[in-house]
Order: sequence, then structure tokens, then C-alpha cells
Amino acid sequence: MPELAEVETWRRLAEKTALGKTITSVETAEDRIVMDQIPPEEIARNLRGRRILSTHRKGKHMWIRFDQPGDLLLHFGMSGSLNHYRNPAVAPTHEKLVLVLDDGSRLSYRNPRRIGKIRWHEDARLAPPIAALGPDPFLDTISADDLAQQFVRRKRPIKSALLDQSLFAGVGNWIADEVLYQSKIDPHTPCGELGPAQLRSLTAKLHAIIQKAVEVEADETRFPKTWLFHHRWGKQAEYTARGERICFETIGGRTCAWVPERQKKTPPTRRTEELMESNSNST
DNA sequence: CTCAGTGTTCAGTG
DNA sequence: TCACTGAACACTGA
Repeated sequence: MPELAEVETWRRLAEKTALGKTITSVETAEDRIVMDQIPPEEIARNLRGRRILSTHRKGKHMWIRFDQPGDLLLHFGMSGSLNHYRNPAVAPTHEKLVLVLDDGSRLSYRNPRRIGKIRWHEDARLAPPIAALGPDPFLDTISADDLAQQFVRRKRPIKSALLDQSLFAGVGNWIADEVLYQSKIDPHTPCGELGPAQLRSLTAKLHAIIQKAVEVEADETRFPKTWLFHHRWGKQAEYTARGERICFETIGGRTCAWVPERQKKTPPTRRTEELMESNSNST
């Protein structure tokens, strides 16, 4: 499930297993959809003999830097993953790129559904998809005040804005739904109509959820029991741990799982805050 | 057999 | 131009 937390977990895997090692050989698949800009043979030629110096991530993109200029960019799309193993007999299916390291172990990128890209760039930070990314909620702090500025007069539903990588790099469909559920915000709410208390709750939950997901290495079995996540897949799992009914609806072109009973347009917290503000203004 | 899906991009609309 | 929507992409599994 390649959203921010999964990609960060894979970056750490690469960091732990491959840092400082030299690539002795490279195996590539003949796949000109995943490797759409550079032929597999060229990627292999570029990589062979290089030493891995650092690993990086922004949003759902990760890249590896070497002892010579040129970055290897990995994007996982809907179904990709990164694996590390020693025994070639246990190789996963649909491997697209395998880096064989000087200790004999293998760092492997796979992508069964082929929506995802392996690319090469002199400087990944300047590469087209990465350069356009907004703040990453794990690397950067996103403040409620900044959001309030961004959202003035914006009418798109908050659910759709959360999926916008130029606003929240790395947030995907389940993280967006989880944030809205935990901060009790109706996913249809136009961005510009969100109150200050809602924006504070949203930013706090955004950081907390991602922090937790990374902390447990994106292992969903270790996500807190109260999360909507455990109940949002499939059609029959229609109730949260609290017994609330889950609604499935398309918003911003994606299926949104939400709980109308809990996620109201104008929650009590906002009313309270507006009263407090008008009181303090009038005194 | 049909359709939705953890993501991104691009054509099209107002 | 801008803000936004929806289809397309490739494949798997329910």
C-alpha cells in the first residue's frame, strides 16, 4: 500500500540493508511501461559498480544516491514494493529491478500492476514529479494558519485537497479518510469553509496518524484498534470499532469511506470557538 | 464476467 | 489562466 508511511518504511529498509555497499550486478525486467524513460539496459549499466551513499524520500517518491552523480528514482504506484532478501529462491513475483549487493544480498523493486515508475535523474529534487510536490507531513510541519491561507475561497471538498500532492505530499486515500474521520470533518466540506478549530484538528491528526504509521513500520496489524482503517476495505465491513455506520461515496474521483454520524459539517467545537472569538473581539 | 482499487497525469469544462 | 473534475493507464482479485 504505497502511501507515505510505506514508502518511508522501504526507504529505511534500503538505508539499513544497502548503505555503503557496492552494486556488483543488476537484474532488470524488459518492461518499458515501468521503465518508460530509460531503457532497462541503460539503468543496469548506470548502476553496476556504484556504491550506495544515501537514500531519500519526499511524498510517495524515494530515490537512491551514489558515489557518482545521478539518482535512481522509485515510484510505487498502486501496487509496488521494495524487498530485501538473501536467498534468490524466495524472490517475489513481478520483479522489475534487482540490485545485487557486494554482500550477496538483493534489494528488489517489484510492481505487479505496472502503475509506477523507475526513472533516472541527475538530481531527483529537480525531477518533474518531485519538484512539484508540496510539504511532506512527515518531514515538514504543516500549520493550521498556513492551511487557512491556502484555503481562502477554495471550494473543492477537503477530501480532494488532501489527495493533492502539491498540498500534502505523500497523503493517499486511506490517510486522507483517516484524518477526516479522526478530526470529525465531513469530507465534502469546501476547504474555505473549514473553521480554525477544524484546521488545527486536521493538521494535528495528519501529523499524528503518519507518525504512528511510520512508527509501526506501516504494519497495518499494529495500527491502533480505533482507526477507521481496519473497517474501510470491502463492502461488508460497514461499522467502525465504535459501532458507527461507514458510508462509501466517490469524492474527488476516489472512493471515500466516512462516518456521517461523526463527521458533521459544523461540529460543536467550531461553534464554541466562534462564540469565544466573538466574545474576545467584543471585549 | 464485471468492476473497483493504496496513484498520477492529462484533456476538458466553466 | 485558474480551479477543478473525470477518464485513462495495467493488472489482480473479489
